Amino acid sequence: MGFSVAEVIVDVATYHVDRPFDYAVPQEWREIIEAGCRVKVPFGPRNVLGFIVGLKNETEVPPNKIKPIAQILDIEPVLTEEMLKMAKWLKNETICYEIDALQVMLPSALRAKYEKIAVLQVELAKLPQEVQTLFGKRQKANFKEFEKAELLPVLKELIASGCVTIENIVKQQGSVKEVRMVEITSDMQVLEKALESASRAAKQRQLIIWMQAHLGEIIAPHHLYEETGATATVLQGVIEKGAARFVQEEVYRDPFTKGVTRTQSLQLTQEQNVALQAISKSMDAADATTFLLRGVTGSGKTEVYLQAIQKVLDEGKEAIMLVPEISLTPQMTERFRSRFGELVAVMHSGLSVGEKYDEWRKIQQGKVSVVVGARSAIFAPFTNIGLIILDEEHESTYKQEDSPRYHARDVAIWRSQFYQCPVILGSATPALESFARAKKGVYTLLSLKQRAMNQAMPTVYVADMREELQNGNRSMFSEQLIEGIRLRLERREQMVLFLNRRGYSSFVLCRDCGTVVQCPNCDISLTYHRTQEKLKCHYCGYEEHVPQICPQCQSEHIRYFGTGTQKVEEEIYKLFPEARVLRMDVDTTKHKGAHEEILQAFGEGRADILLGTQMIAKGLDFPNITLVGVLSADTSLHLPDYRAAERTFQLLTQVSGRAGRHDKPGEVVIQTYTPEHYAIELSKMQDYEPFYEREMFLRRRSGYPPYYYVALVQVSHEDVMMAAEYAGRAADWLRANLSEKVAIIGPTTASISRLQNRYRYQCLIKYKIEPNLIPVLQRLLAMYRADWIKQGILMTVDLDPSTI
DNA sequence: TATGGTCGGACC
DNA sequence: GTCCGACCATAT
Repeated sequence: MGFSVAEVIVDVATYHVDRPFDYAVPQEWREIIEAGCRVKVPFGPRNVLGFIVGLKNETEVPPNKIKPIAQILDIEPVLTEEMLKMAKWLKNETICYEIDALQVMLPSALRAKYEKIAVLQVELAKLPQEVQTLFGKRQKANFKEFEKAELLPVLKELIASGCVTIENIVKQQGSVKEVRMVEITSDMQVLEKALESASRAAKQRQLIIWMQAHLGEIIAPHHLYEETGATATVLQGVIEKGAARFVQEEVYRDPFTKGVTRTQSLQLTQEQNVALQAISKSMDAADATTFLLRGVTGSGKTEVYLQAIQKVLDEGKEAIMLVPEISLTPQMTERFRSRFGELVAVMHSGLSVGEKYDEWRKIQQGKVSVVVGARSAIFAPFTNIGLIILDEEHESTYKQEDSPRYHARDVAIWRSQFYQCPVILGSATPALESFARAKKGVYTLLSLKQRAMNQAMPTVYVADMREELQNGNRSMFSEQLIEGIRLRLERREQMVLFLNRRGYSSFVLCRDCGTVVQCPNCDISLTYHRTQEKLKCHYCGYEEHVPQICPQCQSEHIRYFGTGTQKVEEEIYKLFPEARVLRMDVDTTKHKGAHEEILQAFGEGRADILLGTQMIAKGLDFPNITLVGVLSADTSLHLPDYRAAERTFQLLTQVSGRAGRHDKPGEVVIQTYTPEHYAIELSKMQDYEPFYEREMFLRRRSGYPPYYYVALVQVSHEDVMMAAEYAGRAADWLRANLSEKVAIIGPTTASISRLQNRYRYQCLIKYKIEPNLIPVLQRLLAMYRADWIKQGILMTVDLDPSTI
């Protein structure tokens, strides 16, 4: 039996090749090849990576056109049948190429890497001197070396004259880490013989005698030396006598730096128990229910997750636990590791390519049953999933911002239907869409209204910064916050100061003419980085030195402004020289493990104040925090996005929840210039539902989700007129091709109107039921690819965008 | 008529 | 994405 033809999706992300291509399976592979294996195939003039998505024995392709697979890269498939199905669904759901959908499910180590190699065809001596030096004694040299040495024109000539050819190599990045181990023979007779022949070698005899007590064991060499006092030479001698041999053993790189102490399940509260029972029941009935677990901060959602997962494990199934960005919450992983020990794999952006690959293999090989990870962990290669959890389900990090533009929540629900298992969406402040679905009965609502230890919710004060200014307080701290800090320092309690970074990082401003130094490529002011005395663009990476005089009016009165975390830190030290501050932002968390270090230091009480940006809003749980300060609640409120109020409310509630989680009561100070805004007023009450009602009313009135769905079409071009022109064409075309019930807003300039030297326009599509939407958008994209792209237009379509 | 540059389609 | 070959323009 076996199959003679394979359907392969090739690693070329283009519209024209976004379909399977048929390849002949070489005779010797017909029995072993499977769908989901990676292969190397000739495609046009070169080799590319591909994925087998189907196998068959017949093909429409004429025999003279069909080519054989060049190499099979996996004996065992890396993609399951489920994943192949899921890729097709993703392709349609998010309008992406199938190859992108397939690749996103794999760790980057298994994606292809290509290398261009220049191969020498003639005698080296005939070539120019600089090329001779470059090749040295080798026959091959990397294309990049020529690039570096600025020899590309020379290389081109050499290729033309046939002196050098170019080869494209498909490289596999995935490397299994192996160590050399010593395997002791399990044959006693061999050892006896070795002992005899080593009659004159005392050290060897000693080692062999030890080995007789350890038949068949595999041991690390260094371990063996320690144990027996033998040296490498002695071991070598023994190995030559056949008593042992070296073997290569696969090891996993261990991303965990330290061990953990195991913990037991905690006693559940009445509410937690009700929630757990509902989830258990759904698991037993094998129905794919989506639960929305709404629990106030500190209500013990995590314990419900842990016990639900325990049940999954007891039944021999697997669980996926998603968190917004796990490297930011080492406390969360600790908790999972201490409950489930070695059964947990961790997946997040802080791991190296190799570490991610190892964690992935642990999952694939069934070595673990739980994965805790960020967005992409939703594709964990389990095959018997019993439960999927999204913690803080409202977080926008669950939506991928580039192709495939998927939302982890949607993938979770798709997989839950595949495995007939429940999904838990957990949050103190659910996304409006989720809560609305729960109210409609699409999701099942579970509520935790009490904090687990029965602590009171923190008291929230709103400080009106306009008033502060009128009263002559020109600092960035309100009287109330200063007083709060003073009190905590006195009592030796800890606090968290939260700075909403967006649009609030330092910039350089000329005090004479008001010029703010901007990025030459983007419509964004440059951010001041003190440590390097540089100005940087956070969007395109451009950087320059801080100017001494204003580029506009040559004035010398140019200085940095705004409230970066560094600035806040300085101010704190001015007011409280004795305070110990830990700063947590992009600058201080660059190196690996920095988050953990900072949080550990804070947890051990080595600082009074933890000062940081968004990243400290989540998951932080220390008993001694009794004050949380939000330095400016306004920044996220005034973004041009229909979710601005929702985001602000969620953020404020989330941050407030960090205070008083244990026996000491907590206090929160929110500083704002618009205290009357409903998102701020209602976050003071710490109650989700009034906010929900208010926001829903507004969404309904303005026709936004959850009442309408939205899709976003973005058009960009180097020339502002071209961008506007084609955005207009797109809008007109959509109006002509979509039904009249669909509202098309725009084109308008995008919120960042210029990025990386391209002007950006966008159209927003608002619709309720529009069965033709995807085909119409696909036709628009086809039109763009056929024609507009040549004009230098770039266009993207995002269904259900997370920001607009 | 030779050479160079751009454009569109095929790639199994 | 990359390459090849068709096509047209320009130099010789």
